[in-house]
Order: sequence, then C-alpha cells, then structure tokens
Amino acid sequence: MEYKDAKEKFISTWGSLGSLWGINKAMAQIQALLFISTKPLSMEDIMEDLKISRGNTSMNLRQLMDWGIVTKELIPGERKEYFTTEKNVQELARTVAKERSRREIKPVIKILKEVSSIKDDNTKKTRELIKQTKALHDLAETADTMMNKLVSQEQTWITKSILKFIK
Amino acid sequence: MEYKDAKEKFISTWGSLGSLWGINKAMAQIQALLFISTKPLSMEDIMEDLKISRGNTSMNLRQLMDWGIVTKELIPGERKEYFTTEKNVQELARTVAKERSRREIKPVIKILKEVSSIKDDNTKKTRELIKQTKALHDLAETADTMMNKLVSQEQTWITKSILKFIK
DNA sequence: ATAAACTTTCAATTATTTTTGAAAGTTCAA
DNA sequence: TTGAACTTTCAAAAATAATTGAAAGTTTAT
Repeated sequence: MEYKDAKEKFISTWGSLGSLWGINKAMAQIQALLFISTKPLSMEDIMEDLKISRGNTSMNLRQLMDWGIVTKELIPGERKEYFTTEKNVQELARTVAKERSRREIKPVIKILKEVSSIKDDNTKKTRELIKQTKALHDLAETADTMMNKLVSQEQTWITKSILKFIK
Repeated sequence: MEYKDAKEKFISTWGSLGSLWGINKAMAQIQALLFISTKPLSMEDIMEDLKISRGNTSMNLRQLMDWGIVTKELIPGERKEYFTTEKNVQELARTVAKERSRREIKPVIKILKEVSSIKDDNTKKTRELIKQTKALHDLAETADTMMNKLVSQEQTWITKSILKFIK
C-alpha cells in the first residue's frame, strides 16, 4: 500500500467511524486530515483535499474548534487562517472524553436521576421503573467517573499503575 | 412526576441516546420499554405502546435479538411470541460492550494496523502518517482491552479491586 | 389439507441529516 | 473609504436513514 491509498483509507475509515460516535463524516474527516498533516492547513487546502464545499468546511471546522480539538493557527504575514488539530493522542482522548461526558453522559445521568426519583406508589410497574432506572443511573455514573479518571491528567499513582497493569 | 410521564421521559431519552451510539431510535425505545416492563411483551403490545408499525417493530426486535439483548419468550398455550430484554444492567453492559468491540472497534483497529504498516519511504508525510496512525492504533487497542476486562465476567481479583477502588 | 393467527419482507413514502453555493459579513492594506 | 481577500451564514437541494403497510411467508390447531 502506498502513501496515497493509506491516507485515503485512514481518512475514510475515520470518517465513517465518526458518524458512529456522534459527529458527522466531514467533521471526522477534517480532523483525520489535520491529524496526519505535517503542517497547518487552510480552508482552501481542506476543501480541495476532501472535495467538500466551502460552507461545509467552515461549519465543521467551527464545530471542531467548539469541541476543542482543532485550533486556528495564525501564520505571520498570511491573510488566510490555518488550522491544526491536537497531535497527541492522549490529549485528544482526554478532550473527547470530557466533551462526550459533558454533552451526552451527564445529561442522561440527570434524567435517570429524575425518573428514578418519582414517588413510589407501591404498584408493581412503578417499582420496576424505579428499580431499573436507578440501576442504569448507578452504572452510568460509575462508567462516567471511571472514564474521566482513567483519562484525566491528574492521575493519582493508583490510576496510573492500574492503567499499566490492566493493559 | 407521575408514572406515565416518567416512563415516557425514560423511553424517549433512551431512544435519542440510542441514535447517538449507533442504534436507531425505535430499537432503543423497544429495549427501554422491555427494560422497565414487569412482564414479557408481544409485538402487538410494543406497537401499541410506542405507536410504531408492525414492520418496524419486527425488524427492530430482530436486530435486538442479533445484538443478544432481547430474547423470545414462549408462553405455554399462547400462539403469539413474547419478548424480554436482559434485566441485569451489568450483564447488559457486558453484552453491549462485547458487541460494540466486535462490530466497531476491532475492525477499526485492523485498519489502523494496516495503514500504520505501510512501507516507510522516509518522506516527512509518510513518516507522520505512520507515526500518528500507530499512536491511534495503540490507544484503540488499550481502550478495547481495558473495556473488555473491566466488563468481563471472568474478572481477576485485580480488576475487581480496581473497579471497587476507582469508583 | 385448510384456514386462522401470527411474523417477515420490502418497495414506496416520509423524516432527518448533510451538503452546497451564493450572498452577506468581516478584516485589512493602501 | 474602498475593494480585494477571506470567512460565515443559511435557504434550498441532495443524500441518507427510518418507517410504513400490505402482500407474502410461516406455523399450528383442527
């Protein structure tokens, strides 16, 4: 496999993976492209490489910046804006995990809390609803806490050694 | 909040969450409905409760069975088929984690492996592609292994105590 | 073998999401 | 200021995904 094929394969795989965890194809592809680029890219560069429109590029770049995984790079003397993504995978994982937690997991936990806190009227179905949503709530909370601890920078020696051990 | 509202809130939240992690709304809602039901439900029951068509119900039930989180329950003397979902959240999490690993994560890991294994022609861009996809590969593998270990039934005393400690 | 009871399939429709492209907006050098 | 260089916005179009419903398929009791 040559560079060009490998690059295309990586970008398209990353793209379809993206749609699977909540961001759209173009957004994931832009990130992928930046991730393997040796230098910052302009909107023009990105549009051309991925063959997507200017509007699409602009909107998705903004979203990537909202996620905090792409930043503007101002090149002295250049009018155009250039973009780069976080190159360190650990840091990338950290950011993505935090954002997903904030955007998706935490709100769900909140709703599970609400639902599982309704007044128990002692009917069988209310009991079941409370019991099951409470169980989901606890699971979601544990998973969320764990993910954040494992990925966070302020790891204690304990989580660090766990990480080493477990893999 | 009364039972009816709580139930609706739970089902619709679970539904929209579903589309976010790769299964469609109806599928997630059916699972949610079964999850809080006190007894097995027939296709008729589900269609009526969620106001979805027979075809839709049938197809999504089959998918849930493919995932291994819903099973047919044959009630003696009854012609109709009845359905239940796994009620234990731990077991549910285990199944979902295994399926996601198999369907999504493993294939991506394989492609990352391929891409990161292209011949190094000593150009800067090939070097970067290899370096970055290799880093992603390692991260994905660690995450996959870890998830499966944490969730698996055959936990060693180590992962068990880690779990206790970390939450 | 038949027919009632039930489930599955799938082409067509409907709903949702993504993408485009051109107009409007911004910034900056002269 | 003006206008060239660039970015953003957003209504419309295109692409994709989900849903319907009725016909075809299956199972079972008689």
